[in-house]
Amino acid sequence: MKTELEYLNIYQKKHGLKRSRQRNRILEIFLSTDRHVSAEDLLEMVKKKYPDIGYSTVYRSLNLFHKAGIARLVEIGDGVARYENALKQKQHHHLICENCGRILEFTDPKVDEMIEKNARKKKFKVTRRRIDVFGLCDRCRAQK
Amino acid sequence: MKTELEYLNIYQKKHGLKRSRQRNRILEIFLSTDRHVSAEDLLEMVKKKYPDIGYSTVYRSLNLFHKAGIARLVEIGDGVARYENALKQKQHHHLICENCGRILEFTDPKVDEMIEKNARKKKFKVTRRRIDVFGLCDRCRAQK
DNA sequence: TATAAAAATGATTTTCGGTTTCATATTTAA
DNA sequence: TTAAATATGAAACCGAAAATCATTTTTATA
Ligand SMILES: [Mn+2]
Ligand SMILES: [Mn+2]
Ligand SMILES: [Zn+2]
Ligand SMILES: [Zn+2]
Repeated sequence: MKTELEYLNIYQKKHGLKRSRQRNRILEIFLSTDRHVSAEDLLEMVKKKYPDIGYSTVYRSLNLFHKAGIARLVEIGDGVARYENALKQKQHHHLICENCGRILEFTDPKVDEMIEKNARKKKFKVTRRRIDVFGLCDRCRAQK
Repeated sequence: MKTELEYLNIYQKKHGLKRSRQRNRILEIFLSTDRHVSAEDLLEMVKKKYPDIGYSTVYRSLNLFHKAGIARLVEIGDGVARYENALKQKQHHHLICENCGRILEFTDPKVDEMIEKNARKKKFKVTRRRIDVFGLCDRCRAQK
């Protein structure tokens, strides 16, 4: 099983991109969290260890990680692009608490399968699925 | 079965809002299409018949229709808020062609039910679901 | 190792929706 | 008819994404 860095190097070579110290450091920090991070979030984490890295580079690196298949885009509908490690966890879906913002996750191959079936009926070739469920998490339900 | 205008009037009365000529005209145009329209889209349609109505009013009216339950928000992930008639069609899900932007629709109570089940397992109270399936529509598949 | 072309960086600017503001017009209850 | 409240339309504002640009770094090759 290839590491994320290997994935990145392969992608870079394939597309005639050069390596960079900053990019590797940003990857290091990205891999150190299990959260769903925005460019802004990640910048803040990166700055703690590497204060000289700028926003643009973090922003561009995240996009690159995404294209390279290392980062998965998670949109929870607030207009902010967030990313999660795509290799550590396989594709799953999100339960988003509208009160506290907490994100729970679930996987259910049956759900995916049935969506696939509906798409097939319409002769639609699926490349990507997104299921977001909004509501109240257990904690927030308790305190209300 | 109540009409959309009746819904609107009830909502307005309940919230101490006044009626307005522009709002009714915007509703008229909104009801005349089966598309998923953004404020910009709807403005363009409105302007053809009522050139003096401005963007702000269309924008605010759509938000109001949404709050009144007449318009359903459809976000396909490009950062543009679109709306569809919520009364004519019940809640359904979208197949979004990444090539031509066409939107196909499907309903499947089983899918919803299973999502509900997954949420229940996590003690999560669902208020809203969004299922978006991205890929290639039949037309675009044919011509490739 | 030295060189030069190409890519990467970081600060800054631009873009692009959504949202708010504000002076004026319209609606509506009394 | 009046006055209070809401609605309107133009314009300003906002925040995140994306692009720009002068400078630095990488890397292939001589
Ligand atoms: Mn996740
Ligand atoms: Mn629809
Ligand atoms: Zn919560
Ligand atoms: Zn298509």
